[in-house]
Amino acid sequence: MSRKPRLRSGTGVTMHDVGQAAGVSAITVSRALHSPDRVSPALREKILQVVEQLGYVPNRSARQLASARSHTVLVLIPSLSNTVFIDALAGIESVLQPAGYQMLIGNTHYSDSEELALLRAYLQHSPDGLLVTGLNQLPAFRQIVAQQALPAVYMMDLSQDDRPCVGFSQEAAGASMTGHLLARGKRRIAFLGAQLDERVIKRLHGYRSALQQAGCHDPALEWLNPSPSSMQMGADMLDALLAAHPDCDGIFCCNDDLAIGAIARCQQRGIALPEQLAIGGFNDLQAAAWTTPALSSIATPRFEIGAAAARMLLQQLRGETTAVQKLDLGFQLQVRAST
Amino acid sequence: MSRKPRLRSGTGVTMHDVGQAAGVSAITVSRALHSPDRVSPALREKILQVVEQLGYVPNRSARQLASARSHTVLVLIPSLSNTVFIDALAGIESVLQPAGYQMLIGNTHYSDSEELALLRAYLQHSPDGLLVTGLNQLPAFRQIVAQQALPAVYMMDLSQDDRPCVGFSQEAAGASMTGHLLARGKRRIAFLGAQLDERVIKRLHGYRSALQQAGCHDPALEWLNPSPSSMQMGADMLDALLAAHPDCDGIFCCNDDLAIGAIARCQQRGIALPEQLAIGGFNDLQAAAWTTPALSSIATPRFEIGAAAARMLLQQLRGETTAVQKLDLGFQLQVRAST
DNA sequence: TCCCAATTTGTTAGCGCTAACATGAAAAAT
DNA sequence: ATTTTTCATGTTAGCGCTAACAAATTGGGA
Repeated sequence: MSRKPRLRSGTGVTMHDVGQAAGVSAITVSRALHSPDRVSPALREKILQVVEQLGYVPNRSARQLASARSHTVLVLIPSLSNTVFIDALAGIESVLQPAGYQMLIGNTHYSDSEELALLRAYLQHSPDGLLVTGLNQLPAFRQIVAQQALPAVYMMDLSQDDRPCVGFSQEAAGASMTGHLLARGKRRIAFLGAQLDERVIKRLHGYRSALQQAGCHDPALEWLNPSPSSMQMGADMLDALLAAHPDCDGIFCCNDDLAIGAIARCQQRGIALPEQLAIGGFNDLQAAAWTTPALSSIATPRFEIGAAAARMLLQQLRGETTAVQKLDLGFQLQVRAST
Repeated sequence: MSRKPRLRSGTGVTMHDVGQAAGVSAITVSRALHSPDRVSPALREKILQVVEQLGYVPNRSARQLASARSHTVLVLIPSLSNTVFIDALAGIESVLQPAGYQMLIGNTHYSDSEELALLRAYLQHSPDGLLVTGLNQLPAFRQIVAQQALPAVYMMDLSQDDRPCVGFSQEAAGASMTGHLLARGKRRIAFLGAQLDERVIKRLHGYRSALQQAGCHDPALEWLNPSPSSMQMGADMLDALLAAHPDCDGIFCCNDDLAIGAIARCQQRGIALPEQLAIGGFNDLQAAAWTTPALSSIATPRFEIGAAAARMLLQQLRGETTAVQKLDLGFQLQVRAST
């Protein structure tokens, strides 16, 4: 039988080789590496030495195939270009990496159907768990998650049903900024929204209820644009808004990008902030503190949301918890010169 | 032998099951999915139908284990919070995803040793290729790459040696912005640098050589801080610089974050831009166009660098190319009101 | 007509690892 | 001293897939 040798990736050193060199069987090497307390200390020491010496690199595919556990978590976020999700990603990484889990990142581009397609595609990696942004997945998505009994944690918002989640109330946050503008004596407060994902819509609802409660809600002041947000769009929307409603005295921008563009345009147009017009943003990006005047915003615990969601998922994976967990990490109103 | 059934991930449908249902062997299913032209059209059609019907999901681990190809690329970037690398990542994704490759993202936190550790750790996934930021890896890193014959493409800069790369000359870009400030009549031009990674140092070199050529280089105007850059740092460094050198009439900030902070502080202090002080940034982030005054910067093709590097790597993987390739995608000076 | 090549499908074995069961040795309990 | 329990290690088989080889089928061309 003179078969051609197969291609080998990595160093080509296998667990069996390590075992032979250490005078034990492969399974003992496996145990020394992954469940150290099931091997005597002396032997473990020796095995680790041989591992080092031979430059052994475990083969994750083989491990995964044999154990039916991938030590992999699928993370679905709507965008890579939005700092908000990158911050959450960093939080997730800070928890999963030390725990020996690999994260697979799927960029849904804010699309339900792409989200579903990504889930399907990444199922090939048989992820042990799932971290998703938002709660509004397609029915087919939910069905797959349920059918495969895939442990999942939902990020950035709070669920009304039995899904575990980590986030804060987008509506309450929207109401909070609106309430702040009201407290500053503003009464003709507009809402500038872009992208119109579920979070923006919820902030809009918070804005609405706060204004309705104060008796000064005017639907004509809600300006919504489904395109991705940008500073340019903020500037453009400001111009359009003021052209239609010169009496507008306050603006709640659904995110800081819009707000920064709007502030810059006010600066160019010589509009006095906050006297003539107060502007509030959302997310409290780094740049919010460095506009002229500095931008009031809602600070959101993105990193911590990611980290907490990852921790919650790991608990589920380890079977440490039975109860469905929901974690409200809140938000904070950052008042600066723009209001 | 009544063994307990093993845990199964995924749907539990295997290639064998699909084969049975379609009346063929497993290998034919494999071929129908991965090398369609080796199966007759009619049969392929039937197999794909059964795949759909049974909800078959291929098991990537098994594929990888059997074929010694992982269809996975390791991407190492210094930071997740810097838009520059996220943009490159998006470019990489846009190429790898359609090609059926999975990207594993490693965040080196700007650390050589972490970079090495990540490479070692991710070797467990036996990646088919490697995309790395910069050229200054540790010797041990290079040794592993060489020893494993791991195809690699280096991003963001141009190599002097035989390593394939996609980027632009950081030095030339640094010289370009400095030359622009000189052309504006500035002579006391400072350099504000943070993080001090290899790219910042090269921009500094470009700055130096441009000033030396013009005969107005003053080492006392080079302000370097190894901490991560931020807008706050830009503001602080501006204050310190002007306190020490009130005659300074131009500043080249190694990135836009510093520049935005510096501009905001000038605004606060009533310093006239660009007459009294001209400020230039680097990378041309979105926010650069929206400061007051708008920030001049060096626009860099980050997305395209990532995409081109990924394409180059795929060529290597397919063995389509023998020659080492180097791709200079250049940069562009964006002149705005701040200079 | 037969033969050879090209094409299509199947058989066998094994990738590297770990679950489950088995065994042997040491420690604890009787 | 004997039995029971615990602990440490080994044996066997198989996870799901694909490389290599083998066989069967088809289509020309001499």
